Amino acid sequence: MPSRKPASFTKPKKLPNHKVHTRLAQAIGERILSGVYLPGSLLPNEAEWGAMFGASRTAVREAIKTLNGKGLLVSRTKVGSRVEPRDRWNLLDRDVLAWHCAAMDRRAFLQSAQEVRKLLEPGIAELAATKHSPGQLARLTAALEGMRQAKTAGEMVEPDVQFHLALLAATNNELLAPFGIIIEQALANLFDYTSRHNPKPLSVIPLHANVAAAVAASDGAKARHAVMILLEDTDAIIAAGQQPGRPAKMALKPA
Amino acid sequence: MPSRKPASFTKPKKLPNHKVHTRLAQAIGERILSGVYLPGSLLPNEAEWGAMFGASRTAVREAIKTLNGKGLLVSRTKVGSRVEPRDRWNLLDRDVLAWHCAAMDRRAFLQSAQEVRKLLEPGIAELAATKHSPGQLARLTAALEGMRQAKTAGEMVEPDVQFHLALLAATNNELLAPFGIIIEQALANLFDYTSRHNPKPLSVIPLHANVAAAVAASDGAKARHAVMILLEDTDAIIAAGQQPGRPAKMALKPA
DNA sequence: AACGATTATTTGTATGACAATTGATTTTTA
DNA sequence: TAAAAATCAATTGTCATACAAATAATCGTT
Repeated sequence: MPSRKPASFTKPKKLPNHKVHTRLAQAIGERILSGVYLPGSLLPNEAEWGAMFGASRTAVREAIKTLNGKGLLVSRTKVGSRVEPRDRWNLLDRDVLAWHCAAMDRRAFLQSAQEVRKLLEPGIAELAATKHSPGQLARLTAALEGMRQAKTAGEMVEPDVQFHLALLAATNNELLAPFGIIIEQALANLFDYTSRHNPKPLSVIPLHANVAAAVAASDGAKARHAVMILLEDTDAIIAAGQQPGRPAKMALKPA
Repeated sequence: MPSRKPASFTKPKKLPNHKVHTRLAQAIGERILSGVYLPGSLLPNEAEWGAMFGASRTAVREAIKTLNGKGLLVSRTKVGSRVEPRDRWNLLDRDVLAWHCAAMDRRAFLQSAQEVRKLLEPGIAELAATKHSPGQLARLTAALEGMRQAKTAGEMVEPDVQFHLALLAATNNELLAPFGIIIEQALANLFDYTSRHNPKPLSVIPLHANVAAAVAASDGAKARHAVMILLEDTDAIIAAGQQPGRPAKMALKPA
């Protein structure tokens, strides 16, 4: 019997993901997203993963089933587990997107994400303005209030995310919900980006307030426009981070 | 030996429903999507599922890990597996969306899907027009040719889907890729809808051709406009199906 | 009533055995 | 020789069992 040695991969003792199969799924998923195993290639077989990480085949199989569920892999008898083509990956899965962010350039991600946001969010705001139910305004205004009370830029991220998710929910179109995590990741990454230079961007609060007001007034066109301004502001923040020489003090144009 | 068919033909490639854990995942997933187990509620424990389906606990666990990966469930020791809130479900996962479609009214799905398409596709067409690489036009024109050569409405679905996926790919923004399955499902359902009344809608071919031409010419505004017309046409088809009294012969406006 | 120890229940992990599938190889046969 | 059939081998798929770990529920003591 081969002496089992302790797992050599990162053990996040803090995070509650102490379960072996979860750590395995994470480790394998990161390898796939970072390109260690390219689409179309075969992964090591279950026994090999087990030996690599000092885990039983049972745990390995459960990890693989998880990744299976995320569209990263397909397993076939006798042949093994093969990495699926990228367009079958569930990129909008929380874990997959997180692994993806970790493996790709942050700026590139932010730019892709902004591109998607600019496609979607103006239309979302318009839908929200015309289709929201009365109760859904509360969440919007609560988020806005949360942003106002934030004392640091870090504290503002959470209510900011909530604001945009509330907008999404107010469309009453559940097919839109999956795009929420792009917003979450984009804002979280954006905070990482800006917080080094820009302690607390007060300018975004009135911009959000404009959106909320337009939605509350059920004015679709105005809501769309207000969101577009908001996104342009975000673009400016990203662009400012682009040149590290500059102090990144752009876009202080309170409404 | 019982008479075995030679089967020298292309064998019908039966897909995985013979694996126990896959069937289990499907069965449980359908129950969740159809509301048998509501978000927040507890599922039967692993032993009970096993008894219900005559499967081992191992297989049940693998099925649950699959659903876990799709965001439908979280499992905790001693408490069991709990259904996640809907906004954490990976609705853009192929399986989840399929289960969802099966459990919801088709018209409602089509309308939600069209709403999303109208948000995204005009912008996608514009991006495709401005950002495509030369090689990506080939896929677009190939799909268009496939539509032309289709002899029935059924044969047209596949190239139609390919056309829109090619557009998506031409944006060179991988965060948009997950959206593709909404197109797939929407067009497949739409075909089911229209094929009963409308044998072959020739009208859509020139509309698609307009889009392809605008993209090839790198004319973003024109591409956006052409797609909007295409989507309005689709809307009309759906609306026509809405009144079963009418013969559904709308929208025959060849360009 | 508060609090700590105990218990019971459920998921998590490990192990070993065997079945099923199928790519690769070898043998048979036309 | 070439095609078809039989065989082999590697890998995932399934099962049964045992035990570990976590924790909700219970009980007992103060």
